[in-house]
Amino acid sequence: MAQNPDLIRSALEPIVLELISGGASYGYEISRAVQQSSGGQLLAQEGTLYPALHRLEKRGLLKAVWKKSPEGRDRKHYVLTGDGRRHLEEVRAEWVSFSQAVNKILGVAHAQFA
Amino acid sequence: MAQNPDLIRSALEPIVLELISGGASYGYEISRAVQQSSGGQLLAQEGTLYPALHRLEKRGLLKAVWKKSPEGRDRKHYVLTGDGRRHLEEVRAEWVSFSQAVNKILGVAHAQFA
DNA sequence: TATCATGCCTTGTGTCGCAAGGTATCTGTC
DNA sequence: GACAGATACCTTGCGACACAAGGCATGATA
Repeated sequence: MAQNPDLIRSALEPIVLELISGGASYGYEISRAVQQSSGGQLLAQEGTLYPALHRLEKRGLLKAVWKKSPEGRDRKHYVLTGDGRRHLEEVRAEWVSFSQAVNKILGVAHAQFA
Repeated sequence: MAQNPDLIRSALEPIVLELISGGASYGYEISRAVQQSSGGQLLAQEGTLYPALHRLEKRGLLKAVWKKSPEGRDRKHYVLTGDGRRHLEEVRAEWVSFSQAVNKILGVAHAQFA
């Protein structure tokens, strides 16, 4: 798990927006989706994830709706707004160019399509 | 330039160690090396870089020596200690695996050697 | 009945990037 | 001689945020 707090910090926003855009919709599910989609390498702590969702909602990038699960539990479902969708593309591009720049300095492989 | 503070935060340590390991040795030079080696994409502000160097020195990963430049100005030259060299390999590996995990989630190209 | 998984949340602490400021020297140029 | 610009180091104050650690409530399972 991403024990170093500085790492997740740089990518949490695009990750969360991407996962919501891809179908994950409520906090608890998103937290597990982060782990699954990263092959168990990334962990979004609850104390990190929930405030992040609230920030994104406050900025108008997410919209939340309360629904009941089939078992009757309350869930807070999130969807991307139009701004959220646009913002996802921005931060994704930002992250890609950033990580390529870092890889260049570190002498790491170039990113290429397989 | 890396206007988003959360980005540089995740990679400053490996970057600085790598540049010093690669020959850059004093603060002012390192700050320019960050820009040059990243093709102008990354910027390490002085208020970011100098405290970072002090932290690394305090942790025993860097050792500093004052020297005079050919023009007579004082420069604080840094070199990696043994611990610093080992730590560089650790954080480099950490960053590579992290960035690959993020790219996986974002559906970005796999990292491959060109 | 108790425990676990689900599902939401908050507060306190510490770290750290950045803006903005400071000091000093050397090399020009006017 | 004066002044600007590059070089070279540094610090303080502010704000943002990850994480640990806690809390609360419900449904399923044993």
